[in-house]
This record gives sequence, C-alpha cells and structure tokens, in this order.
Amino acid sequence: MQELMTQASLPPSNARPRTVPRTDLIAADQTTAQMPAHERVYQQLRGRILFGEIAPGQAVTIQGLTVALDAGMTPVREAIRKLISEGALVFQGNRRVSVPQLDASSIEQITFLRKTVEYELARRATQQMNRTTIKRLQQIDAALDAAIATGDVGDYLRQNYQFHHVFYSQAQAPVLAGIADRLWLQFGPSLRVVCGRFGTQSLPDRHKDLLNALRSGDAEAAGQAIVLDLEQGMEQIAAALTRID
Amino acid sequence: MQELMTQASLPPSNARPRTVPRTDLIAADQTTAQMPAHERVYQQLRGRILFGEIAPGQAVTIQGLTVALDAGMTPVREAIRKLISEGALVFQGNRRVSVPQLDASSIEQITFLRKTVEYELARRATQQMNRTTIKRLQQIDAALDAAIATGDVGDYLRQNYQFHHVFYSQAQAPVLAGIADRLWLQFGPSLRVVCGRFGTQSLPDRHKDLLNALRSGDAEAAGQAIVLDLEQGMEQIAAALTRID
DNA sequence: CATAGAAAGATTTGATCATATTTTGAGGCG
DNA sequence: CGCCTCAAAATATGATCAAATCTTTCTATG
Repeated sequence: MQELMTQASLPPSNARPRTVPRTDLIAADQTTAQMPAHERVYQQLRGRILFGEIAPGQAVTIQGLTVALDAGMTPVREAIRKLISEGALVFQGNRRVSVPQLDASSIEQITFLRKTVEYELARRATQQMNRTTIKRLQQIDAALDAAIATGDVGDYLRQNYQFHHVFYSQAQAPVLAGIADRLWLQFGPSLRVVCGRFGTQSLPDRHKDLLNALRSGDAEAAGQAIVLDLEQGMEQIAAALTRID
Repeated sequence: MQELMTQASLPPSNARPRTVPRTDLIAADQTTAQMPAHERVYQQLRGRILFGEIAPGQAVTIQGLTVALDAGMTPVREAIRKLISEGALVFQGNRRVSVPQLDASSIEQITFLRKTVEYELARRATQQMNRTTIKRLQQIDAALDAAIATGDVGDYLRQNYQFHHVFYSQAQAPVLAGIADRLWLQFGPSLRVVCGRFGTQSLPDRHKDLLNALRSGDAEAAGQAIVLDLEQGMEQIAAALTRID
C-alpha cells in the first residue's frame, strides 16, 4: 500500500499522492522513499542526464516530462530550472531546453577545474579515510569491474560516479564536493557517448592505484591517481568530440 | 544572466542547421526588455542576497516573497530553488530557507577555490583585454572609489562585483566564470557584514595594481593582484566570523 | 496556589494541481 | 513569397490540501 501508483494507465484523474506513511523513512530506498514530488522529479531527471540516458543535444520539454515522470507541471518546472542552473541542461532558445553538447573550450575548462578540485578533494579524503569507507570503495570498484566485464555501460557509469562520490564525501569539504558534483553533471552525458563509441574496455581505471594509496594513507599518491584518472577520461571525451566534427 | 549558456561560437559543424532564425537582433538591453516573471524574481532576489540586503542567517519564506516582490508563488518557488542550488540560500529544515552563515571551513574552501579560479580567469582575461574594456573597468573603479568616499556600502558592493564581473567576462571562459559567480553569491552576504562592522575604509583595493597590469598586458601580475585582493577580502570575512563567536 | 508540561486547536507556510493567459512556431492562403 | 491564422507549449495565478509551528488551555505536582 505504500506503493503509489506510478504508471496508472487510467486517465489522469486527480490522484492524491500526499498521504504519507511516516513509518519507513530510513528503511526504504531513498529514491522511492517519501519525498516531495519536485525532489523526486529532480533526482530522476538528474540521474537520466548524468548517466547519459538523455543524449547530449537532445531536447527536453516540460510537458514531455510531466507524462514521462508522471508528475505535475510545477515540480517539473522547478527541477528543470535547477538543472539549468547546475549546467546539466542549457536554455538554448526561448523554448528549447536540451542536454549540453560540450565544445573544446568547455572541455578544457572543466578539465582544469576537475584537476584542481578533485585533486584537493582526494588529498583531504585520504586524510579522513577510515577502514569501513575503504571497504565500501572496494565493493563499488568490484561492481564497476563487473559492469566493465559484462559491458553494461549504464551500470559502469553509475558505479564510477558512485565511487568518486563516496570518496569525495569523505573529505568533509561540501563546497568543493558541490563543485565536483556540478562538473560531473556537465560531462556525464558526454561520457556515455564515449562509452557508446569505444566501449567500456578502453575506459581508464586508476581506482586500484587509488585504493593502494588509501591503504597506505598516501594523500599525494591518491591525488595523483585521481588526476591521472580524470585526465584520461576527459581526453577521451575530447577525442570523441573531434571525431564527430 | 545569460552567462550560463555555453556559447558555441565554433563552426556549427555539419549536423543539421535547419531553420536559421534571426538571432542577432535580440541583442537589445535586457534589463528593460520584457522578462519572464520567474527571471525577474530571480534577479531581484539574487541582487538582494548578493549585496547583503538580506543578512546571513535571515530566513526567507515563499509567501513573504510573493508579497515583497509582487509575484505569484510559482516564479518565487523557481527562483528560490535555483538560488538554493547555487548556494545563495540554504535549505535548513523542512520549512526553513535562509541566507547561509559561513563557518571557518566554508571560508577556507571558498578561498581555495577563488584563488585558483579567479587567478586563472584574470590571466585569461588579461590576454583577451582590449582598450574599451579597460576604460570600462576604470569607470567602475572610479565609481567604486566614490562609493568608498561617501560610505555607501550598497553601492560599493555593487561596483566591486561589477568590476570583477566585467573583468572575468572578458576571459571567454563561461564555465570558470560561472563558478566564480557561484562563489561570489556565497560570500557576498558576509561581505556586507564586514562592511557594516569595519566600514568601507578598511576594504582592500588592489584594482589599481590590476589596471596597471592590464595596461602592460602582464597576465601574471594581474593574477597576483586578483589573488591578493581576494585573500584580503576573505581574511576580513574570516576575522569578522571569529569576532562573532 | 502557582508553575511547568503536555495536548489540542489555530494559524501560518509549503506543495501541488487545474486552468487561464501569453507566446511562439508552423502551415495555409492570398 | 510573405502575411495571417491556428495550435501547441510555456508561463503564471489562485485554489486547495498537508504539515509544522505557535498558542492556548488544562491538568498535575511541588
């Protein structure tokens, strides 16, 4: 009964999804837990963009999302507005909102920012690292390898993002982590294009080096591993871009 | 205002140039042009936060803004959501949205980011600099001095922001400039507190050094001037914070 | 007897939706 | 080939319901 009917094929009658059971706040999955509609829509749309389910250049419409995500217009508007301000969507024309297609200059700027921000995050996270978080990162890395082996691009992107996200959240630096997240949202869609073009095999994986650095508490080595990892990733995006031209 | 749009001035590739509407005719003044209500509300609220008219820690309510800015609820909601994602507002409790009060850790992170991002912006802007922009910066700097002389804190903050904004917009680096803008939005309110505490006299002004560097085209000197400027400003914010404790 | 704590009611605020209005893009017709 | 009409999409408003804070009152205990 806690399942709100998500895709009712019935005509859009005025259902009342506002009755909230306050019992299972922590137990349930956060994505489906009781959450304001605008937050749910934001998370869903963010996930679709971040993991390349909406291709760069593809346009999104408010009314298209209201039916795709089964939500009202107000939550969809708020989510789109928020994602535009985060750079995950671009307001192109008066009526066209789409996933951005990176140009060479944007890629260069994002790479510069990532190198400084994520290097710093890696250093700080390493100094705050504990055993349980290392275990968690190992698990994610294993799932990531499995995704590469099976060629599951979506799962690979998810695990890769999760790896970095968990790692950076350990740094106790929300401002830096927020910038990193914002940047991720901008190159994420293009990362999927790279995977579709070259497959998951060619993707770099410096996570083993990073995990070794974490175990020995070597912040400098961890930062270098991260920088190498992201440099390779961004280079592949740039390479895919020039291929398109 | 439109700096979030990735300006792809590169050749538009041979994707599919479909219809080519008149795009260059809309270069008119956008402040007086007709503007969607949500954009107007966003700009107004952003200005109030950025220049400290809403004190750090002060709460804002949706319904309070609908009457203060004479707008409907939907535009106000969108503006608030956007400003939250930019860090200009923080979503504290279930129902509390307020202007953030910086702690020592946030100040340290913002300072780190500003030093790297604005140094880079200053270098690039100096290399792209032209005579008319220097003139414009001189005018803003004069107005800034006038504001200091008369002790008009609000005008000082506005001119100071304008100076940096015009300068950075010359760098042709919208991603970097977007980060700088976002950071400005986070420490802006606290800057006003500093002014209210110590007056405009004690505020640093490295703009003269910067202008000299621009005239000689010395990117390195321009970057150093900017870093000195922002370091002094952030130190004053940090000092004001410890005073409060 | 007074005060503190709790419970219940009232008021304010937030979230969402349906609908009216405006704007824009497109196609038809002169 | 351009202008005019039309339809679709986006904007914006107010209404409505839920929830949280505050307010008041009642009761129990020192």
